[in-house]
Amino acid sequence: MPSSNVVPPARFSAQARLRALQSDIMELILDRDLEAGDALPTENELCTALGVGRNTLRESLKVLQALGVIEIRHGFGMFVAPSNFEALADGLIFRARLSLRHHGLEALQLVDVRQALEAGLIGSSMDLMTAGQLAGIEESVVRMEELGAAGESFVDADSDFHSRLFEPLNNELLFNLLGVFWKVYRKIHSEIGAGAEDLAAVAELHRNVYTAVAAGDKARAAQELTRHFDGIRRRISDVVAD
Amino acid sequence: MPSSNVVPPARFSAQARLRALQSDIMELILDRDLEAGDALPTENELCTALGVGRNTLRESLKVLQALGVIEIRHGFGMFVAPSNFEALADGLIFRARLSLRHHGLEALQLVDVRQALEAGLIGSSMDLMTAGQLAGIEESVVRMEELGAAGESFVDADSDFHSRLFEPLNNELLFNLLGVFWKVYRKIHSEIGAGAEDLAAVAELHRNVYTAVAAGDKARAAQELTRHFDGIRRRISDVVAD
DNA sequence: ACCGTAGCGGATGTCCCATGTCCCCTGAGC
DNA sequence: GCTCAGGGGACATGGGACATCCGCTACGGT
Repeated sequence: MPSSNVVPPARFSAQARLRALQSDIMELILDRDLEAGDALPTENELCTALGVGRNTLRESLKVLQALGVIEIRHGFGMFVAPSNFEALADGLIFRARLSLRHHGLEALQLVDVRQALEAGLIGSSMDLMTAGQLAGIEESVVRMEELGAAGESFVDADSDFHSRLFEPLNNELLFNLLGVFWKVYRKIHSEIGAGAEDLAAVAELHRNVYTAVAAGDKARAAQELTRHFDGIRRRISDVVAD
Repeated sequence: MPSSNVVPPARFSAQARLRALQSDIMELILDRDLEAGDALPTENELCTALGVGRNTLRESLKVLQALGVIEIRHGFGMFVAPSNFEALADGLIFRARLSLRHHGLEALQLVDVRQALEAGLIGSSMDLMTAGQLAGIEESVVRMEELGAAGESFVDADSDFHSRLFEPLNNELLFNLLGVFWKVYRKIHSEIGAGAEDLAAVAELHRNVYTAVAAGDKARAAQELTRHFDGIRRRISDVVAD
């Protein structure tokens, strides 16, 4: 064990040291050829292996957990984690809420990015879409229309609709990213109060998207999606204006 | 210390408690109307305010730092941070490298997402672009061509080119995201060894994008960008095939 | 009077130790 | 053969001690 003698390799900024420690841990995972699901060494082993104290190590470990790199199971051990963007969502939610209290900039930028992603990818997704997946999308639309007619909110159906739209791409990273945006949107949506929105109109916007997709008209699908986001953007602007 | 009786609010999973603590801290920031740059209470104050030990608190604090929510300055204090996606980049780099060792799936998905973002937003960016910004883009292309002709790698110029392409949108979130993707790409690019790439061909692809942008032809700009990404995708596939 | 610097106070960084809590695994009992 | 209580290992939490760093201030030289 390379006990770093007396001096921890020169004092860089503490921040740099922490980042270096995280990198070391990740490097160690890569070196040992661990795959998702494999167990990491115990905390104590890592302490001695990396030459740092347990608390210092744990701080890095928690960061890696938040980043979705590792999974920590109390009382059992630590493992290489499957993709997980939960914490990223929390960070973005925080930023969006913070911005809503001031100028609402970040919240609007978030919508821009989500719009670019959805409008930009709908074409490729349509290329790969099966009849079954198309039917699933319509089902979501129907559910939104039914709930809307009953005066009930349909956040879940809305969420389903958007996931199904991009299911054919089979791109987990994209799913995670869109999931994050959705989560953020849902949170700020509940924060800004959604009372004033017209459920039937929202359902109709989604119906329009579905129609374009079913017809195989990529340009119109992208355009309808864009319009859908214009509505969201307007609502955020209204709230910030207060 | 207001020891909350004997038992902390029922024992949920430790994970949930940590997340709750993070939320509490963020809630506290929002409640006190702190803006980016404002100072947070000291660690000890937070310990008593939230009723947890310093170690536990610090673990949450480090996570928030990694998420770019707060900035910690050794010996001075903690502050609400401006947007910062550094750590996210590290997490993604790790995932991409991990995937390259197996099937390369995540790396390819990353390229897909980046492609959707760039191709999807180029149109809007062109709407807002000024003559000066357009000139800046051409300058990047020229630099790439010069360096390429001299046989030198031009990662920086390439990076400049892409940032300038979307500068008109003035969307910090997008910048951060693209910055993350770029950083990941750069890392895996250096990992997979870039020796075999044809510098002149890459420069030409960028020149084509510029020409389309300068001509105001949105469809062709998006198409040229897509082709540019096809090249990247192919190179990753080649590496994984080994 | 001005300016540079050494020292001070406070805050974070690192570490150790003790104890609580949880989980998987094993083996005894049915 | 199956079930469940117990053991052991591993993580969670909290407290304390000491090191390190930063910005500010007050001292002393010019």
